[in-house]
Amino acid sequence: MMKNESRTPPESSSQTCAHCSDSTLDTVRRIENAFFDLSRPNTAPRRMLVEKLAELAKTGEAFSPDDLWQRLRAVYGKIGRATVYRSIEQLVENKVLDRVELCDGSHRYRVCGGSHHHHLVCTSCHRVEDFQDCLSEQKFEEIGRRHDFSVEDHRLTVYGTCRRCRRTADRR
Amino acid sequence: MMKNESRTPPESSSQTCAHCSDSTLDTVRRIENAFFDLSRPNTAPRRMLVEKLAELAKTGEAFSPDDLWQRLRAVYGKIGRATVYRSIEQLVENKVLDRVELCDGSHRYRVCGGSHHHHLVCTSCHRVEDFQDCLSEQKFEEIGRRHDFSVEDHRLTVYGTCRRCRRTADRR
DNA sequence: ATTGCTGCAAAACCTTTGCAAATGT
DNA sequence: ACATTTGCAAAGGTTTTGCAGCAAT
Repeated sequence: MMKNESRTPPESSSQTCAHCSDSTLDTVRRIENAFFDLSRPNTAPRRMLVEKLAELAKTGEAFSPDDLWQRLRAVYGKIGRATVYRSIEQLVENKVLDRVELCDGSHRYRVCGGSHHHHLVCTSCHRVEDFQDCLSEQKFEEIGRRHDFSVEDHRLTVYGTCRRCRRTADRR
Repeated sequence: MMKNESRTPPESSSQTCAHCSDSTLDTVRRIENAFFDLSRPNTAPRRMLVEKLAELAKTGEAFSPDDLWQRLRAVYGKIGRATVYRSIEQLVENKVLDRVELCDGSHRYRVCGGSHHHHLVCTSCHRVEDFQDCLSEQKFEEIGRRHDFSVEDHRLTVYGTCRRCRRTADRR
């Protein structure tokens, strides 16, 4: 796939808007940039995706590819499932989306902020929250040195039950 | 599925053997116990699985369900794919196997030692090694408290390139 | 005009399930 | 005899792919 070499910052299609927080505008911007970095065309499906993902970013919801496809077609009508899969893949590569592993091994996706973070996942409702805690950079280097690996990345996921699900469970 | 209530330690089918290390015998024992805990029958497929998994444990190799199926049928002939899937599932539940997530989101399985550990995964050849480092128990509790989650489990995976793959890459 | 995204449908993939037969206790 | 596992084949669900047509630049 050809990368976009002669890049110009894309115009955000979103107007500055009293109803949108700055962080939503940032998210919109980040997604648009990610698409633009891949290639220029600002197509209808991409606009739908930007809008819907900005919404999902606001609530922090995690979704499956099919979830996203269903939501998009419910609101905007015709869009191919393959387009959704292809876009998700691209956005994961461009670090706009995180792939989150549930404890049963299945995956959800989630719009992520830019900074280093990990996931706290509810084993019951699959709610996902971010946290920052982690081992130190030096610790990872030490682990790599010990095993003669050059460390590139790491993932830390904590599984538990969120407050709401605990309450639901107690009620029984 | 009915658990085995009136349990008697199963007889290990392995003789004490000059060629097998104690740790291999332990592994055999652990797998046999896991199967026995599920139900009594000591069937041919289970024996094949015990033997092959003990072998895989020795080399620390990670495998997909299909890998394991192919290896088993190559050596022992007829065995159903479904049996392999069902056994893997049971052994994961009984903590004899770990499910390891590769960086592309696919999974491999691996015979694991009993104690707390995490995985270092080579992004190129998918070799998996164990390490012990982790955040403290208190840290996890603190994360839970902060988000009002009751923490049940966690997974830490480090991705990198192993020595052999680095050398292969350098040679080009 | 060119590039490359999109939608569709088919294919590929992986995993689970139902059931009759085989097996272990 | 009984309970359980097994193998097979079919079904199920998800993801990928090929390609003609279309949209954006």
